[in-house]
Amino acid sequence: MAYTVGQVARAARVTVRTLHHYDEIGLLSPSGRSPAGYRRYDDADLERLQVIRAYRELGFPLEEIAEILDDPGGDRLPHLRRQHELLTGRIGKLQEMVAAIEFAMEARKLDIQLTPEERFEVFGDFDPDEHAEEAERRWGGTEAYRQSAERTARYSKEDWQRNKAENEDWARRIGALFDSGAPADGAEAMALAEEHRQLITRWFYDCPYEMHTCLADMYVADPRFTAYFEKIRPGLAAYLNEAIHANAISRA
Amino acid sequence: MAYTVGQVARAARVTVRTLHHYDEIGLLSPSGRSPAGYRRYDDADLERLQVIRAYRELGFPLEEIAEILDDPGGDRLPHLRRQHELLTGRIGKLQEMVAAIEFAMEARKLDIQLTPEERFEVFGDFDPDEHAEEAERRWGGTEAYRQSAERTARYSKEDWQRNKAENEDWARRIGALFDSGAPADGAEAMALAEEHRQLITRWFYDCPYEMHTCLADMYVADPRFTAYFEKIRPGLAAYLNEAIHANAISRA
DNA sequence: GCTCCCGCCTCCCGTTGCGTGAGGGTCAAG
DNA sequence: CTTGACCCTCACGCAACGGGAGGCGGGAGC
Repeated sequence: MAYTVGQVARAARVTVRTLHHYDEIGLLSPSGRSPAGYRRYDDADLERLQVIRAYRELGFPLEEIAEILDDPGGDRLPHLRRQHELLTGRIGKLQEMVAAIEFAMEARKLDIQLTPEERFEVFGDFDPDEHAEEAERRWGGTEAYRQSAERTARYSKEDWQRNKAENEDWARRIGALFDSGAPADGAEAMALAEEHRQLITRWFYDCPYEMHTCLADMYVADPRFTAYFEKIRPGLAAYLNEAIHANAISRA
Repeated sequence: MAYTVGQVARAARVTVRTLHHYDEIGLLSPSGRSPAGYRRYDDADLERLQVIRAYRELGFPLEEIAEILDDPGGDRLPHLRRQHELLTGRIGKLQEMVAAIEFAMEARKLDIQLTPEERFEVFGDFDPDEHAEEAERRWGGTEAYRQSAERTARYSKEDWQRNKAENEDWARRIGALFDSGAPADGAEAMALAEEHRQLITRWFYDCPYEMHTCLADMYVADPRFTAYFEKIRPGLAAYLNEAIHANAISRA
């Protein structure tokens, strides 16, 4: 089974030039040549190329791939295993970026100003464990997000302004209630919690009670959200959290 | 709020050189300079950089990013939405690669020779819909795989040889049974099906009956696996499939 | 006021992983 | 025996920075 460059290139979905290049740098030299000097690749070459492409796809530099390939005693299994690990790692990272983007959109909803460092924390090297969990907790999926995106896509500038106005009105009223000393698990606070839930449902996505309590916990757990509510009234984040939980329990 | 290159570089986790480069090509020119010629970035610059980095992380060339950024009427939301889409797309693609690698390992287990095109179909542009489903069906998760990987990692060359020998012995016997004309839902065929299941459990991963039937379906649905069994005896793939199902039902 | 060191500036060359010809041989088909 | 699709070897080009040289700026400690 011998193949020409063109055949190999088509099969592996690379250009002929790429194969020439791999030959030049000695990463993948065909096992032989035809009398006329044509490169002839055999099955072993193909297998090697497959591994090379996989590592490349994962972003490895060619030199490093050469080391990996030429170093050990040749079995393919370790490569597959390693690639599997790298891939799942990558997927995890991308999922965190998704979570971060969803967070950014959520923040935009509340009109939070992100600090310079916060803007970029998405793309840095964070503690993987910590963030993996967080991404899970944050939404546990992306259904709500999709709905929100779909709906807000059609919003006009006026819609946004009305939304903001409603939001500010609600903020004013819960601020006043907070000042009045009314208990967080009282009827009035619960009514405002419910109103908050309906605001979200009307403007963004269906927000059942469990999701609402989940959001409430995020408001106290995540300093960025906390700051938003604390700016309205110091202590309001916890107050709202309690009101939302009380409201959710009473409706259950 | 004005920042120096160094501050911006640290926040965005890029090098100063990168910022210089973006300035050179006009992708991100700081909004001003200090009297001494120092670059001064403001918040709007930071925001722009954030979007740039996000697109870069997604593999866009700088020129294209410049077009995207300078083209429309400036809102950030469309970018977030677009990035979200791209990310989920990427994740899907990576998950397919994971599935393909798991397939390759499975194939190795059976000692299947992949054809040249098959080797590379992982990395091409396949029909997304078709494959997304397939990845779902294939394992519906990766738990079994992890177990398998963990176990096989410690196998020696002799282990592999013994495994192969057991497998060939089993293949010989089911081939003989097939020749004898014994029914696929008969006791003997079911016994061999059960033996197959235990072989997998012993060598690779726990294989309960539902998973076994799932594998059986894969053996007839996926031409690559089918070919493996058809090479033992034409018609054996379907025969084994039936035997496995019969065995699973009888044990339920 | 002076010094010291860090951070900033502007060239400018180097690297990776190919893309893209130019100029010319090869091979199977008609 | 020509035509078109493939193949070969140079050889230059390009994106996206990396990294260093050589030289100013600036604030903090003496």
